[in-house]
Amino acid sequence: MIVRTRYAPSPTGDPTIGNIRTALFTWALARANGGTFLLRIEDTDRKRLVETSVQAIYDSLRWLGLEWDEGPGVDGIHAPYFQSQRLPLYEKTAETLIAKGRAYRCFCTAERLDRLRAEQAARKQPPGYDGLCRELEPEASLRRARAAPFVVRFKMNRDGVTVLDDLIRGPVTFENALQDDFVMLKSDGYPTYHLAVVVDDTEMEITHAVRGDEWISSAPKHLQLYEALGWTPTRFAHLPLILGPDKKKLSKRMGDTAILDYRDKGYLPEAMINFLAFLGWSLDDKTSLITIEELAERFSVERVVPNPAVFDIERLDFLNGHYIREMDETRWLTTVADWCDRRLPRSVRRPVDRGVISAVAPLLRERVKRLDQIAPLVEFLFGFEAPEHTAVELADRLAGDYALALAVVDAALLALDPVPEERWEREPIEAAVRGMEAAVSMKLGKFVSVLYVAEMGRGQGIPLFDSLAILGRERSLHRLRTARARLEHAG
RNA sequence: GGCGCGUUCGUCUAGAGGCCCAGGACGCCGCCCUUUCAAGGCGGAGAUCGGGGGUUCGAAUCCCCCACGCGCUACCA
Repeated sequence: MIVRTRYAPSPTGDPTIGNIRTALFTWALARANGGTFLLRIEDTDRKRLVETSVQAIYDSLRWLGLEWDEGPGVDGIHAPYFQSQRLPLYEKTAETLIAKGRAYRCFCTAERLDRLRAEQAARKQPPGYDGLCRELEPEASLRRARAAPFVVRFKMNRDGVTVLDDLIRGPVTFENALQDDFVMLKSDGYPTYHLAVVVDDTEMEITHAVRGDEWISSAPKHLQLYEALGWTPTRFAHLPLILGPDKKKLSKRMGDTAILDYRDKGYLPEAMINFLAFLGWSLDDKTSLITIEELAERFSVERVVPNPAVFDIERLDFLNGHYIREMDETRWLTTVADWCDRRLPRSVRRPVDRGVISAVAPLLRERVKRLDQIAPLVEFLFGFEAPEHTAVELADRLAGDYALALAVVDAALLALDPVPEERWEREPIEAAVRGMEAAVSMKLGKFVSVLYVAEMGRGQGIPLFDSLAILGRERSLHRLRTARARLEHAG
Protein backbone atom coordinates (compact mmCIF):
# COMPACT_ATOMS: atom_id res chain seq x y z
CA MET A 1 0.00 0.00 0.00
CA ILE A 2 1.22 3.44 -0.90
CA VAL A 3 -0.80 6.44 0.22
CA ARG A 4 -0.04 10.06 -0.33
CA THR A 5 -0.93 13.33 1.13
CA ARG A 6 -0.73 16.38 -1.01
CA TYR A 7 -0.40 20.02 -0.39
CA ALA A 8 -0.76 23.06 -2.57
CA PRO A 9 1.33 26.00 -1.43
CA SER A 10 -0.86 29.05 -1.87
CA PRO A 11 -1.60 32.40 -0.33
CA THR A 12 -4.61 31.00 1.45
CA GLY A 13 -1.91 29.97 3.75
CA ASP A 14 -0.20 27.28 5.62
CA PRO A 15 -1.63 23.86 6.36
CA THR A 16 -4.72 24.15 8.46
CA ILE A 17 -6.72 21.93 10.76
CA GLY A 18 -8.51 20.44 7.78
CA ASN A 19 -5.38 19.82 5.73
CA ILE A 20 -3.59 18.20 8.60
CA ARG A 21 -6.49 16.00 9.61
CA THR A 22 -6.41 14.60 6.10
CA ALA A 23 -2.67 14.11 6.38
CA LEU A 24 -3.07 12.43 9.74
CA PHE A 25 -5.65 9.95 8.49
CA THR A 26 -3.51 9.25 5.47
CA TRP A 27 -0.47 8.69 7.63
CA ALA A 28 -2.40 6.48 10.03
CA LEU A 29 -3.80 4.45 7.16
CA ALA A 30 -0.28 3.81 5.91
CA ARG A 31 1.09 2.99 9.33
CA ALA A 32 -1.75 0.68 10.30
CA ASN A 33 -1.26 -1.29 7.12
CA GLY A 34 2.49 -1.28 6.87
CA GLY A 35 2.27 0.97 3.83
CA THR A 36 4.29 3.88 2.56
CA PHE A 37 3.35 7.47 3.37
CA LEU A 38 4.28 9.78 0.55
CA LEU A 39 4.22 13.56 0.46
CA ARG A 40 3.65 15.40 -2.77
CA ILE A 41 3.73 19.13 -3.34
CA GLU A 42 1.17 20.32 -5.84
CA ASP A 43 2.57 23.60 -7.01
CA THR A 44 0.72 23.83 -10.28
CA ASP A 45 -1.02 27.10 -9.64
CA ARG A 46 1.74 29.48 -10.57
CA LYS A 47 -0.40 32.52 -9.94
CA ARG A 48 -0.93 31.67 -6.32
CA LEU A 49 2.29 29.89 -5.52
CA VAL A 50 3.92 30.92 -2.27
CA GLU A 51 7.33 29.38 -1.73
CA THR A 52 7.40 29.90 2.01
CA SER A 53 4.36 27.82 2.57
CA VAL A 54 6.21 24.75 1.35
CA GLN A 55 8.37 25.01 4.44
CA ALA A 56 5.22 25.37 6.51
CA ILE A 57 3.92 21.99 5.39
CA TYR A 58 7.19 20.33 6.38
CA ASP A 59 7.13 22.05 9.75
CA SER A 60 3.48 21.23 10.35
CA LEU A 61 3.86 17.55 9.60
CA ARG A 62 7.08 17.20 11.52
CA TRP A 63 5.73 19.06 14.51
CA LEU A 64 3.03 16.44 14.81
CA GLY A 65 5.37 13.57 14.13
CA LEU A 66 3.92 12.70 10.76
CA GLU A 67 7.14 11.81 9.02
CA TRP A 68 6.86 10.91 5.36
CA ASP A 69 8.58 7.85 3.96
CA GLU A 70 8.94 9.39 0.55
CA GLY A 71 8.77 12.97 -0.56
CA PRO A 72 10.79 16.17 -0.47
CA GLY A 73 14.09 15.46 1.22
CA VAL A 74 13.40 11.74 1.24
CA ASP A 75 13.99 10.69 -2.33
CA GLY A 76 12.69 7.35 -3.46
CA ILE A 77 11.85 5.71 -6.73
CA HIS A 78 8.87 7.98 -7.27
CA ALA A 79 10.77 11.26 -7.23
CA PRO A 80 10.46 14.11 -7.97
CA TYR A 81 7.73 15.12 -5.56
CA PHE A 82 7.02 18.59 -6.83
CA GLN A 83 4.53 18.70 -9.65
CA SER A 84 6.34 21.63 -11.19
CA GLN A 85 9.18 19.17 -11.84
CA ARG A 86 6.92 16.62 -13.49
CA LEU A 87 5.55 18.72 -16.34
CA PRO A 88 6.64 16.42 -19.19
CA LEU A 89 4.55 13.64 -17.70
CA TYR A 90 1.37 15.69 -17.85
CA GLU A 91 2.12 16.97 -21.29
CA LYS A 92 2.77 13.48 -22.57
CA THR A 93 -0.49 12.24 -21.10
CA ALA A 94 -2.37 15.12 -22.65
CA GLU A 95 -0.86 14.31 -26.03
CA THR A 96 -1.83 10.68 -25.64
CA LEU A 97 -5.39 11.63 -24.86
CA ILE A 98 -5.56 14.03 -27.81
CA ALA A 99 -4.23 11.30 -30.10
CA LYS A 100 -6.85 8.93 -28.77
CA GLY A 101 -9.56 11.48 -29.42
CA ARG A 102 -10.33 11.74 -25.72
CA ALA A 103 -9.08 15.29 -25.37
CA TYR A 104 -8.90 18.39 -27.51
CA ARG A 105 -7.35 21.80 -27.66
CA CYS A 106 -9.68 24.60 -26.75
CA PHE A 107 -9.07 28.11 -27.99
CA CYS A 108 -11.95 29.80 -26.28
CA THR A 109 -11.01 32.98 -24.51
CA ALA A 110 -11.68 33.74 -20.90
CA GLU A 111 -14.08 36.43 -22.11
CA ARG A 112 -16.12 33.99 -24.13
CA LEU A 113 -16.23 31.58 -21.23
CA ASP A 114 -17.40 34.32 -18.89
CA ARG A 115 -20.09 35.32 -21.32
CA LEU A 116 -21.14 31.73 -21.73
CA ARG A 117 -21.47 31.27 -17.98
CA ALA A 118 -23.46 34.48 -17.68
CA GLU A 119 -25.86 33.36 -20.40
CA GLN A 120 -26.28 29.99 -18.84
CA ALA A 121 -26.98 31.57 -15.50
CA ALA A 122 -29.51 33.91 -17.07
CA ARG A 123 -31.28 31.00 -18.70
CA LYS A 124 -31.04 29.07 -15.45
CA GLN A 125 -29.04 26.40 -17.16
CA PRO A 126 -26.29 24.50 -15.42
CA PRO A 127 -22.95 26.13 -16.16
CA GLY A 128 -20.49 24.21 -18.23
CA TYR A 129 -18.39 24.33 -21.33
CA ASP A 130 -20.54 24.20 -24.45
CA GLY A 131 -18.09 22.12 -26.46
CA LEU A 132 -17.40 24.71 -29.16
CA CYS A 133 -13.87 23.45 -29.79
CA ARG A 134 -14.74 19.83 -29.28
CA GLU A 135 -15.19 18.99 -32.92
CA LEU A 136 -12.30 21.00 -34.34
CA GLU A 137 -10.44 19.05 -37.02
CA PRO A 138 -7.09 17.70 -35.77
CA GLU A 139 -5.26 19.51 -38.58
CA ALA A 140 -6.93 22.81 -37.92
CA SER A 141 -6.42 22.41 -34.21
CA LEU A 142 -2.72 21.82 -34.64
CA ARG A 143 -2.37 24.80 -36.96
CA ARG A 144 -4.15 27.18 -34.61
CA ALA A 145 -2.09 25.87 -31.73
CA ARG A 146 1.03 27.33 -33.28
CA ALA A 147 -0.38 30.82 -33.25
CA ALA A 148 -2.81 31.03 -30.39
CA PRO A 149 -2.81 30.06 -26.76
CA PHE A 150 -4.96 27.10 -25.86
CA VAL A 151 -5.92 24.77 -23.07
CA VAL A 152 -6.51 21.07 -23.34
CA ARG A 153 -9.90 19.83 -22.35
CA PHE A 154 -10.83 16.27 -21.54
CA LYS A 155 -13.66 14.87 -23.60
CA MET A 156 -16.02 13.54 -20.98
CA ASN A 157 -18.14 10.56 -21.81
CA ARG A 158 -21.71 11.89 -21.60
CA ASP A 159 -23.55 8.58 -21.61
CA GLY A 160 -24.47 6.45 -18.66
CA VAL A 161 -23.12 6.90 -15.19
CA THR A 162 -19.80 6.91 -13.40
CA VAL A 163 -19.68 5.10 -10.11
CA LEU A 164 -17.18 5.92 -7.42
CA ASP A 165 -16.64 3.15 -4.92
CA ASP A 166 -15.69 5.25 -1.95
CA LEU A 167 -13.91 3.64 0.96
CA ILE A 168 -16.08 5.53 3.43
CA ARG A 169 -19.39 6.00 1.65
CA GLY A 170 -19.61 3.01 -0.60
CA PRO A 171 -20.81 3.43 -4.18
CA VAL A 172 -21.67 6.95 -5.28
CA THR A 173 -23.28 7.34 -8.67
CA PHE A 174 -22.86 10.34 -10.97
CA GLU A 175 -24.86 11.05 -14.10
CA ASN A 176 -22.42 11.49 -16.97
CA ALA A 177 -24.79 13.71 -18.90
CA LEU A 178 -24.25 16.35 -16.25
CA GLN A 179 -20.50 16.41 -16.63
CA ASP A 180 -18.65 18.83 -18.82
CA ASP A 181 -15.32 18.94 -20.58
CA PHE A 182 -12.95 20.20 -17.94
CA VAL A 183 -9.60 21.81 -18.53
CA MET A 184 -6.77 19.44 -17.78
CA LEU A 185 -3.85 21.37 -19.16
CA LYS A 186 -3.76 25.10 -18.68
CA SER A 187 -2.51 27.56 -21.26
CA ASP A 188 0.71 28.03 -19.30
CA GLY A 189 1.44 24.34 -19.78
CA TYR A 190 0.74 23.41 -16.19
CA PRO A 191 -1.81 20.73 -15.45
CA THR A 192 -4.91 21.30 -13.40
CA TYR A 193 -5.43 19.27 -10.27
CA HIS A 194 -7.55 16.77 -12.16
CA LEU A 195 -4.89 15.72 -14.62
CA ALA A 196 -2.03 15.96 -12.18
CA VAL A 197 -3.64 13.86 -9.51
CA VAL A 198 -4.43 11.04 -11.90
CA VAL A 199 -1.03 11.06 -13.57
CA ASP A 200 0.93 11.30 -10.35
CA ASP A 201 -1.10 8.84 -8.37
CA THR A 202 -0.57 6.36 -11.16
CA GLU A 203 3.11 7.12 -11.69
CA MET A 204 3.74 7.02 -7.98
CA GLU A 205 1.81 3.78 -7.64
CA ILE A 206 -0.52 5.28 -5.09
CA THR A 207 -3.05 2.67 -4.03
CA HIS A 208 -5.16 4.70 -1.64
CA ALA A 209 -5.88 8.39 -1.39
CA VAL A 210 -7.60 10.21 1.43
CA ARG A 211 -9.03 13.63 0.64
CA GLY A 212 -11.69 16.01 1.82
CA ASP A 213 -15.30 15.61 0.88
CA GLU A 214 -15.21 18.79 -1.16
CA TRP A 215 -13.51 16.68 -3.82
CA ILE A 216 -16.17 14.06 -4.17
CA SER A 217 -18.01 15.84 -6.93
CA SER A 218 -14.93 15.90 -9.09
CA ALA A 219 -14.36 12.19 -8.63
CA PRO A 220 -16.11 11.32 -11.92
CA LYS A 221 -13.58 13.47 -13.77
CA HIS A 222 -10.76 11.49 -12.27
CA LEU A 223 -12.46 8.17 -12.79
CA GLN A 224 -13.10 8.89 -16.45
CA LEU A 225 -9.53 9.99 -16.88
CA TYR A 226 -8.31 6.71 -15.46
CA GLU A 227 -10.64 4.86 -17.73
CA ALA A 228 -9.63 6.75 -20.86
CA LEU A 229 -6.00 6.08 -20.06
CA GLY A 230 -6.62 2.44 -19.28
CA TRP A 231 -5.23 2.86 -15.79
CA THR A 232 -6.49 1.38 -12.55
CA PRO A 233 -7.99 4.04 -10.34
CA THR A 234 -6.67 4.78 -6.90
CA ARG A 235 -9.05 3.84 -4.09
CA PHE A 236 -10.51 7.01 -2.65
CA ALA A 237 -11.63 7.78 0.85
CA HIS A 238 -13.52 11.06 1.05
CA LEU A 239 -13.36 12.45 4.54
CA PRO A 240 -16.33 14.34 5.95
CA LEU A 241 -15.78 18.05 6.19
CA ILE A 242 -14.84 19.82 9.37
CA LEU A 243 -17.41 22.46 10.20
CA GLY A 244 -17.07 25.67 12.12
CA PRO A 245 -19.36 26.58 15.00
CA ASP A 246 -21.60 28.12 12.33
CA LYS A 247 -21.94 24.64 10.77
CA LYS A 248 -20.34 25.80 7.59
CA LYS A 249 -17.16 24.34 6.17
CA LEU A 250 -14.46 25.40 8.58
CA SER A 251 -13.08 28.66 7.32
CA LYS A 252 -9.89 30.48 8.07
CA ARG A 253 -12.02 32.96 9.92
CA MET A 254 -13.70 30.39 12.14
CA GLY A 255 -10.68 28.49 13.38
CA ASP A 256 -9.30 26.69 10.37
CA THR A 257 -6.12 28.58 10.91
CA ALA A 258 -2.66 27.30 10.33
CA ILE A 259 -1.80 24.34 12.47
CA LEU A 260 1.43 26.07 13.39
CA ASP A 261 -0.59 28.85 15.01
CA TYR A 262 -1.88 26.25 17.41
CA ARG A 263 1.68 25.27 18.19
CA ASP A 264 2.53 28.90 18.84
CA LYS A 265 -0.44 29.29 21.14
CA GLY A 266 0.90 26.48 23.24
CA TYR A 267 -0.88 23.38 22.12
CA LEU A 268 0.99 20.11 22.37
CA PRO A 269 1.37 17.86 19.35
CA GLU A 270 -0.08 14.90 21.23
CA ALA A 271 -3.19 16.93 22.08
CA MET A 272 -3.55 18.02 18.47
CA ILE A 273 -3.16 14.46 17.21
CA ASN A 274 -5.64 13.11 19.74
CA PHE A 275 -8.10 15.83 18.88
CA LEU A 276 -7.82 15.42 15.14
CA ALA A 277 -7.96 11.64 15.34
CA PHE A 278 -11.44 11.71 16.77
CA LEU A 279 -12.75 14.27 14.35
CA GLY A 280 -14.60 11.81 12.18
CA TRP A 281 -13.10 8.62 13.46
CA SER A 282 -13.48 6.50 16.57
CA LEU A 283 -11.82 3.44 17.97
CA ASP A 284 -14.72 2.02 19.93
CA ASP A 285 -17.50 3.07 22.28
CA LYS A 286 -15.23 4.08 25.17
CA THR A 287 -11.93 5.47 24.01
CA SER A 288 -11.47 9.22 23.88
CA LEU A 289 -7.77 9.41 24.59
CA ILE A 290 -5.30 8.03 22.11
CA THR A 291 -1.61 8.38 21.42
CA ILE A 292 -0.11 8.64 18.00
CA GLU A 293 1.47 5.21 18.44
CA GLU A 294 -1.85 3.60 19.20
CA LEU A 295 -3.46 5.43 16.31
CA ALA A 296 -0.78 4.16 13.99
CA GLU A 297 -1.58 0.67 15.12
CA ARG A 298 -5.34 0.73 15.28
CA PHE A 299 -6.59 3.18 12.70
CA SER A 300 -9.02 1.80 10.21
CA VAL A 301 -10.69 3.70 7.43
CA GLU A 302 -13.86 1.63 7.90
CA ARG A 303 -14.45 3.41 11.17
CA VAL A 304 -14.42 6.86 9.65
CA VAL A 305 -17.91 8.33 9.84
CA PRO A 306 -19.46 9.92 6.76
CA ASN A 307 -20.99 12.93 8.49
CA PRO A 308 -19.28 16.25 9.04
CA ALA A 309 -17.93 17.23 12.45
CA VAL A 310 -18.03 20.57 14.21
CA PHE A 311 -14.69 21.85 15.41
CA ASP A 312 -14.87 22.20 19.20
CA ILE A 313 -11.92 24.03 20.67
CA GLU A 314 -12.96 23.26 24.25
CA ARG A 315 -12.23 19.63 23.67
CA LEU A 316 -8.81 20.54 22.30
CA ASP A 317 -8.16 22.59 25.43
CA PHE A 318 -9.16 19.72 27.64
CA LEU A 319 -6.86 17.34 25.80
CA ASN A 320 -4.03 19.81 25.96
CA GLY A 321 -4.40 20.13 29.71
CA HIS A 322 -4.47 16.38 29.96
CA TYR A 323 -1.25 15.94 28.06
CA ILE A 324 0.43 18.75 29.97
CA ARG A 325 -0.28 16.85 33.16
CA GLU A 326 0.99 13.66 31.58
CA MET A 327 4.37 15.06 30.60
CA ASP A 328 7.40 13.71 32.33
CA GLU A 329 9.18 15.98 34.77
CA THR A 330 12.16 16.80 32.60
CA ARG A 331 10.14 17.73 29.58
CA TRP A 332 7.83 19.88 31.64
CA LEU A 333 10.78 21.78 33.08
CA THR A 334 12.22 22.38 29.65
CA THR A 335 8.84 23.44 28.34
CA VAL A 336 8.24 25.93 31.12
CA ALA A 337 11.72 27.37 30.71
CA ASP A 338 11.23 27.65 26.98
CA TRP A 339 7.91 29.43 27.23
CA CYS A 340 9.24 31.77 29.86
CA ASP A 341 12.18 32.66 27.68
CA ARG A 342 9.81 33.31 24.81
CA ARG A 343 6.94 35.04 26.48
CA LEU A 344 8.12 36.93 29.52
CA PRO A 345 8.51 40.68 29.04
CA ARG A 346 11.71 41.86 27.44
CA SER A 347 12.81 43.45 30.67
CA VAL A 348 13.35 40.02 32.19
CA ARG A 349 16.91 38.82 31.73
CA ARG A 350 17.46 35.77 29.48
CA PRO A 351 17.83 32.97 29.91
CA VAL A 352 15.34 33.05 32.70
CA ASP A 353 16.65 31.87 36.09
CA ARG A 354 16.47 28.08 35.99
CA GLY A 355 16.27 27.83 39.76
CA VAL A 356 13.07 29.81 39.76
CA ILE A 357 11.77 27.74 36.86
CA SER A 358 12.25 24.43 38.60
CA ALA A 359 10.62 25.83 41.72
CA VAL A 360 7.45 27.04 39.96
CA ALA A 361 7.12 24.39 37.30
CA PRO A 362 5.29 21.88 39.54
CA LEU A 363 2.82 24.56 40.61
CA LEU A 364 1.92 25.36 37.02
CA ARG A 365 1.05 21.93 35.78
CA GLU A 366 -2.60 21.57 36.61
CA ARG A 367 -3.31 25.25 36.16
CA VAL A 368 -2.38 25.58 32.56
CA LYS A 369 -4.30 24.45 29.52
CA ARG A 370 -2.16 26.18 26.98
CA LEU A 371 1.54 26.85 27.25
CA ASP A 372 1.05 30.53 26.53
CA GLN A 373 -0.70 30.79 29.88
CA ILE A 374 2.55 30.09 31.71
CA ALA A 375 4.23 33.47 31.41
CA PRO A 376 1.38 35.56 32.84
CA LEU A 377 1.22 33.21 35.80
CA VAL A 378 4.89 33.53 36.74
CA GLU A 379 5.70 37.02 35.58
CA PHE A 380 5.44 38.35 39.14
CA LEU A 381 8.50 36.34 40.13
CA PHE A 382 10.74 38.47 37.99
CA GLY A 383 11.58 41.98 39.10
CA PHE A 384 11.82 43.46 42.53
CA GLU A 385 9.04 46.00 42.56
CA ALA A 386 5.43 45.16 43.24
CA PRO A 387 3.27 44.35 40.26
CA GLU A 388 0.91 46.96 38.91
CA HIS A 389 -2.30 46.88 40.85
CA THR A 390 -4.76 49.30 42.33
CA ALA A 391 -6.47 49.64 45.67
CA VAL A 392 -9.67 48.66 43.92
CA GLU A 393 -8.20 45.34 42.91
CA LEU A 394 -6.79 44.74 46.38
CA ALA A 395 -10.17 45.21 47.99
CA ASP A 396 -12.12 43.56 45.21
CA ARG A 397 -13.03 40.37 47.04
CA LEU A 398 -13.72 42.32 50.20
CA ALA A 399 -16.61 44.15 48.66
CA GLY A 400 -14.42 47.18 48.03
CA ASP A 401 -13.68 47.75 51.71
CA TYR A 402 -10.28 49.51 51.68
CA ALA A 403 -10.02 49.63 55.44
CA LEU A 404 -10.53 45.91 55.68
CA ALA A 405 -7.99 45.27 52.95
CA LEU A 406 -5.58 47.52 54.76
CA ALA A 407 -6.13 45.55 57.96
CA VAL A 408 -5.30 42.37 56.07
CA VAL A 409 -2.11 43.80 54.66
CA ASP A 410 -1.08 45.10 58.06
CA ALA A 411 -1.79 41.77 59.68
CA ALA A 412 0.24 40.04 56.98
CA LEU A 413 3.14 42.37 57.57
CA LEU A 414 2.91 41.70 61.26
CA ALA A 415 2.72 37.96 60.76
CA LEU A 416 5.45 37.62 58.17
CA ASP A 417 7.99 40.12 59.41
CA PRO A 418 9.07 37.88 62.29
CA VAL A 419 9.83 34.98 59.92
CA PRO A 420 13.57 35.20 59.50
CA GLU A 421 15.37 34.96 56.20
CA GLU A 422 16.75 31.49 56.90
CA ARG A 423 13.31 30.12 57.71
CA TRP A 424 11.60 31.74 54.73
CA GLU A 425 10.07 28.57 53.36
CA ARG A 426 6.63 27.31 52.66
CA GLU A 427 5.70 25.84 56.04
CA PRO A 428 6.66 28.79 58.23
CA ILE A 429 5.03 31.15 55.77
CA GLU A 430 1.88 29.10 55.73
CA ALA A 431 1.79 28.97 59.54
CA ALA A 432 2.23 32.73 59.73
CA VAL A 433 -0.50 33.50 57.22
CA ARG A 434 -2.91 31.04 58.78
CA GLY A 435 -2.21 32.67 62.10
CA MET A 436 -3.71 35.88 60.73
CA GLU A 437 -7.25 34.55 60.87
CA ALA A 438 -7.72 35.64 64.48
CA ALA A 439 -6.16 39.05 63.95
CA VAL A 440 -8.45 39.97 61.06
CA SER A 441 -11.30 37.74 62.22
CA MET A 442 -11.78 36.31 58.78
CA LYS A 443 -11.30 32.92 57.24
CA LEU A 444 -8.17 32.47 55.23
CA GLY A 445 -10.22 31.79 52.13
CA LYS A 446 -11.82 35.18 52.48
CA PHE A 447 -8.83 37.45 52.91
CA VAL A 448 -6.21 35.58 50.94
CA SER A 449 -7.15 37.25 47.68
CA VAL A 450 -5.79 40.54 49.02
CA LEU A 451 -2.42 38.89 49.38
CA TYR A 452 -2.64 37.37 45.91
CA VAL A 453 -3.15 40.79 44.41
CA ALA A 454 -0.47 42.39 46.54
CA GLU A 455 2.15 39.79 45.72
CA MET A 456 1.36 38.76 42.20
CA GLY A 457 -0.88 41.47 40.87
CA ARG A 458 -3.83 39.20 40.22
CA GLY A 459 -6.63 37.80 42.31
CA GLN A 460 -5.71 34.24 41.62
CA GLY A 461 -2.75 32.27 40.45
CA ILE A 462 -0.30 29.70 41.60
CA PRO A 463 -0.42 28.78 45.32
CA LEU A 464 0.44 31.71 47.56
CA PHE A 465 2.70 30.13 50.16
CA ASP A 466 4.97 28.58 47.57
CA SER A 467 4.97 31.81 45.64
CA LEU A 468 6.12 33.80 48.64
CA ALA A 469 8.83 31.28 49.33
CA ILE A 470 10.11 31.56 45.78
CA LEU A 471 9.78 35.34 45.81
CA GLY A 472 11.90 35.63 48.91
CA ARG A 473 11.41 37.50 52.14
CA GLU A 474 12.56 40.92 51.12
CA ARG A 475 10.54 41.13 47.94
CA SER A 476 7.43 39.69 49.58
CA LEU A 477 7.50 42.22 52.38
CA HIS A 478 8.29 45.05 50.04
CA ARG A 479 5.20 44.24 47.99
CA LEU A 480 3.05 44.24 51.10
CA ARG A 481 4.35 47.67 51.99
CA THR A 482 3.59 48.92 48.52
CA ALA A 483 0.09 47.55 48.81
CA ARG A 484 -0.35 49.26 52.15
CA ALA A 485 0.73 52.56 50.69
CA ARG A 486 -1.74 52.25 47.85
CA LEU A 487 -4.56 51.38 50.20
CA GLU A 488 -3.77 54.22 52.55
CA HIS A 489 -3.77 56.56 49.61
CA ALA A 490 -7.12 55.30 48.48
CA GLY A 491 -8.64 55.32 51.96
C1' G B 1 -31.12 26.04 -10.12
C1' G B 2 -28.53 21.16 -10.90
C1' C B 3 -25.78 17.27 -8.85
C1' G B 4 -23.71 14.98 -4.55
C1' C B 5 -23.25 14.02 0.57
C1' G B 6 -25.23 14.11 5.33
C1' U B 7 -29.04 14.07 9.68
C1' U B 8 -28.15 9.87 17.48
C1' C B 9 -27.44 14.50 24.06
C1' G B 10 -25.03 21.84 23.16
C1' U B 11 -20.32 19.31 20.79
C1' C B 12 -17.27 14.74 19.20
C1' U B 13 -19.20 10.03 18.95
C1' A B 14 -20.89 4.30 20.28
C1' G B 15 -24.66 1.81 17.94
C1' A B 16 -24.68 -2.56 11.63
C1' G B 17 -33.24 -5.87 14.20
C1' G B 18 -34.09 -7.61 20.38
C1' C B 19 -27.91 -6.52 24.91
C1' C B 20 -30.68 0.73 23.89
C1' C B 21 -37.18 3.77 27.52
C1' A B 22 -29.69 4.61 23.74
C1' G B 23 -23.28 3.91 26.11
C1' G B 24 -18.55 7.01 26.47
C1' A B 25 -15.96 11.79 26.18
C1' C B 26 -15.88 17.38 26.19
C1' G B 27 -18.85 21.16 28.08
C1' C B 28 -22.62 22.40 31.86
C1' C B 29 -24.74 21.90 37.08
C1' G B 30 -24.12 20.14 42.28
C1' C B 31 -21.26 18.04 46.27
C1' C B 32 -16.40 16.68 48.30
C1' C B 33 -11.26 18.17 48.64
C1' U B 34 -8.99 23.04 49.15
C1' U B 35 -4.59 29.07 50.60
C1' U B 36 -6.98 31.71 45.30
C1' C B 37 -7.46 29.43 40.60
C1' A B 38 -7.14 24.93 38.89
C1' A B 39 -6.52 19.73 39.00
C1' G B 40 -8.80 15.44 41.22
C1' G B 41 -13.02 12.37 43.32
C1' C B 42 -18.29 11.53 43.41
C1' G B 43 -23.10 12.55 41.54
C1' G B 44 -26.65 14.98 38.13
C1' A B 45 -29.25 17.25 34.09
C1' G B 46 -28.96 16.44 28.89
C1' A B 47 -30.89 12.76 22.62
C1' U B 48 -39.27 10.53 22.09
C1' C B 49 -32.19 8.54 17.52
C1' G B 50 -34.70 15.25 11.62
C1' G B 51 -40.31 14.25 10.23
C1' G B 52 -43.89 10.83 8.07
C1' G B 53 -45.08 6.25 6.18
C1' G B 54 -43.99 1.14 5.69
C1' U B 55 -41.41 -4.12 6.57
C1' U B 56 -41.17 -7.09 11.21
C1' C B 57 -43.52 -10.44 16.94
C1' G B 58 -39.81 -6.42 17.57
C1' A B 59 -36.29 -0.64 14.26
C1' A B 60 -31.71 4.36 16.06
C1' U B 61 -30.57 0.07 13.11
C1' C B 62 -33.97 -2.35 6.67
C1' C B 63 -37.20 0.20 2.55
C1' C B 64 -39.91 4.61 0.61
C1' C B 65 -41.30 9.77 0.76
C1' C B 66 -40.51 14.58 2.76
C1' A B 67 -37.80 18.39 5.34
C1' C B 68 -33.50 20.63 6.63
C1' G B 69 -28.13 21.37 6.50
C1' C B 70 -23.68 21.31 3.98
C1' G B 71 -20.44 20.65 -0.32
C1' C B 72 -19.42 21.17 -5.52
C1' U B 73 -20.83 23.62 -9.89
C1' A B 74 -12.89 28.04 -12.38
C1' C B 75 -7.21 27.90 -17.25
C1' C B 76 -7.84 27.17 -7.58
C1' A B 77 -6.62 23.34 -5.29
